Amino acid sequence: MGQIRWKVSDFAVKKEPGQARSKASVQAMVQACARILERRGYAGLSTNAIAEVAGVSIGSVYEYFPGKDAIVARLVQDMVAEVRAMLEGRLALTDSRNDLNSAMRYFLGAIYRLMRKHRELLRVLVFQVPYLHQLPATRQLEIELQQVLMAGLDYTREQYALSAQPHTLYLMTTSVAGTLMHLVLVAPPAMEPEGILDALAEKMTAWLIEG
Amino acid sequence: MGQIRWKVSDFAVKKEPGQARSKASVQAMVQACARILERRGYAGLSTNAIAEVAGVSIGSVYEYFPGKDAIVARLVQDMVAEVRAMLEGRLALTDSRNDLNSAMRYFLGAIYRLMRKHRELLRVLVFQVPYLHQLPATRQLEIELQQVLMAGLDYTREQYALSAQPHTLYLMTTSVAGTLMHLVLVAPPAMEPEGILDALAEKMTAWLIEG
DNA sequence: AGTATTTCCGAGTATATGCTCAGGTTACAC
DNA sequence: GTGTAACCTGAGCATATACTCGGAAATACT
Repeated sequence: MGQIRWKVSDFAVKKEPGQARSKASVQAMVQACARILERRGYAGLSTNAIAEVAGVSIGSVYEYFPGKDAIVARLVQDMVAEVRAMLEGRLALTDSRNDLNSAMRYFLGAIYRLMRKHRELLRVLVFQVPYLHQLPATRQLEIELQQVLMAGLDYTREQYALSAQPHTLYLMTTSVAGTLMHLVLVAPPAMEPEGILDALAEKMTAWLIEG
Repeated sequence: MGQIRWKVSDFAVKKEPGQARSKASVQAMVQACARILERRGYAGLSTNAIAEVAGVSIGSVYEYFPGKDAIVARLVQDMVAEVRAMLEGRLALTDSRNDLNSAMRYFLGAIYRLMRKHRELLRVLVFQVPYLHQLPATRQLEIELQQVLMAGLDYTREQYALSAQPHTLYLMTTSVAGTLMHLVLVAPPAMEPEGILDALAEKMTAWLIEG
């Protein structure tokens, strides 16, 4: 019988590394985890494989993690941190007061490129990792993305007569997420993504302004 | 090492049942597969578990399927058939010439209710089964949904001055899929789906008519 | 009824993966 | 240098799952 539900302790770290070499070991394990997920999928991920790819012994793996799921959780945490850093960097040098549509297109492009960069890893995480939605890092990311969008709205509300209906914000996030997911993970490469992103930004902007 | 890629033969049937009792056995296995996926997830699915829940012996399982993935493939095939049947039934008694928005809302509601009915099973299939997108039944469903939408458009094109941009059809399918997926599989139960579906239908109709 | 065919059974084997533990190695403080 | 703590090692045991195979039981055919 396989596992049914997951406890918080499954995703915790066993011991925090102190010395430099042990930090390197932990980092190597996380990177090995990412490589294995990309190349062999979640079914191909095992603690033994992680140890082998990371170049450490199996004993060291269990020194710092209670199991493979904790390593995956750590990997997701690092990826979320990358997204957060990118988002904050972009926010700093964007003035959406000038042109709402351009700002929207700008962020769609940035998120799209980041997703493309981790294409295969993202595919495995989304479509194969059973507990992805229950990971603290994942839930935190969703909250922060909403906050960024809300903040952007408040920022521009002075300039535009924003009259979005109550459900518009929800429709926007799910539509954008659904389109980006399909574009990055499902759609054939034949389709030209830039044009689609143009059209998406345009329609989202229209929803905001016209309600 | 886990499995990396899947061959077509992994999803094929080994032997077609002839007698009535063997048909019942195969059916029991597929239903057992669905129940285990709902209750224990993909990680909890094993051939031994399927045999036990179905009330047949492990030998019988391998008499008709090369492995558990073939049973999952068969299950997906049956579910796609259910969607197809529902869709055709609705299409027969809908006259979208009268009111495009009502027709849109009608179909959104129908698809939403069908997804809700198989909520947990759908969640496991989408977020845990690694090869779902490569299943013939899945690919076929995507094609047919596009065809239904296109047919509906042709049907109503005479009445309305449809001027959808080239990318609108793509944005529509991904937006609708993304919103329904989130609504059914992720959104908290507190959320009122009917109002969201109203808003979604309205916006999709507007995209069609106004481009 | 007798025979052939289909269907079913389940103990048993092979293999993969999780995880431990006793002991070796490296880094650091004094 | 010496002692202590941190870090690392990997053979090996426990467990779970995939899958086989010889034969029994049910069904169909004539």
